[in-house]
Amino acid sequence: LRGQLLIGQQHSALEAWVRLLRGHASLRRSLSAQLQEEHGLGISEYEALLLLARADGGLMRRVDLAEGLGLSPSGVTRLLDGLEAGGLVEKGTCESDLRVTYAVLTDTGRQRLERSSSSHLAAIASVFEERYAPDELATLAELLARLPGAAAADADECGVS
Amino acid sequence: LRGQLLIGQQHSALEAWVRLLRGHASLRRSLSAQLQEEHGLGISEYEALLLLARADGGLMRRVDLAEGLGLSPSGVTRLLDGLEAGGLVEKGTCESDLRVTYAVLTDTGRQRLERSSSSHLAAIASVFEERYAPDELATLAELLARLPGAAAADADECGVS
DNA sequence: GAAGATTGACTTCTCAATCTTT
DNA sequence: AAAGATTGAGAAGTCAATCTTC
Repeated sequence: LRGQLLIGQQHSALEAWVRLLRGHASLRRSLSAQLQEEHGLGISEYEALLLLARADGGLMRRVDLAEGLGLSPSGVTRLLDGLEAGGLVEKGTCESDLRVTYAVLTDTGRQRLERSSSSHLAAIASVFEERYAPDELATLAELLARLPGAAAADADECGVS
Repeated sequence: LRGQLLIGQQHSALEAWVRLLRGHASLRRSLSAQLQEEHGLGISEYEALLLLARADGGLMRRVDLAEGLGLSPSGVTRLLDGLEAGGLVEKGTCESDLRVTYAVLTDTGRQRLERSSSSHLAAIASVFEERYAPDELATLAELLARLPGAAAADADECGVS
């Protein structure tokens, strides 16, 4: 069976995929535990605060946040439920289109992001810099950017409209 | 804030991490949907069947399966609950150590794996070969192997004991 | 006591369906 | 009808606690 399953080109694609799966799970678990313990935030919560802080005016439409985070619309609703309960994000309405609800970063949310960032970014940097030389890290980042969905986070040209 | 958060080395590590997160989520969603629709299996179910098929005698201790899959012990129990209910895996006991329960691949399970493999592996190969030249794919696989937990899946030297 | 396995309670997400507004 | 947002139901996994066997 081993011979049947691992043939030619499919082998390295499967290998890459399995390693992506395992690496993601392992990294997410440890980074999540640390972020949760030290700052009471989940990975997606941190990423959401980060996107909002980078966004013009500290606010985004929920649908754009979903795209940026790689979550479904309902996933964003539930994520923001928690952040709103914690006072880190508020709802905002759009005057020109009543269907739209904005997620607005509060001052508390911005402070929480800033307080969390140094240790969280250090943890991320530590994991990667322990394992990769600077040029290897750049190569990895470039290769990962070609995966579906991976480039969306960089698309800063998406305005608030 | 943008300037404060994206400085120096932390930038590329964060970039790689976010792309890993998004790429994983996107890939997992699409591959999972296809595998589920065509063969009624989840990603982890497929991986478990694959590990069992590769293992000597088609059986593994649950704790080794957890290690190989990158899941917690309870995650493996719940995963195998489903596979046992479907008749793809059976429980086996270890005579020399009654604490141990084996997961044993059934004939049905092996057939299901073989039937699923061609289309699933083709889907994986398609995703990666669309985006990477062969040498790039090899580079990506090598780099991903350095992530924590990512190399465990290759450790075939872990015997059944 | 430690190792292997399981269970209960929970988190985080998804999909399908729904509601409102355009 | 399509877009944005939300809700109910459920999938998949975690951790902490427990049970049995070593």
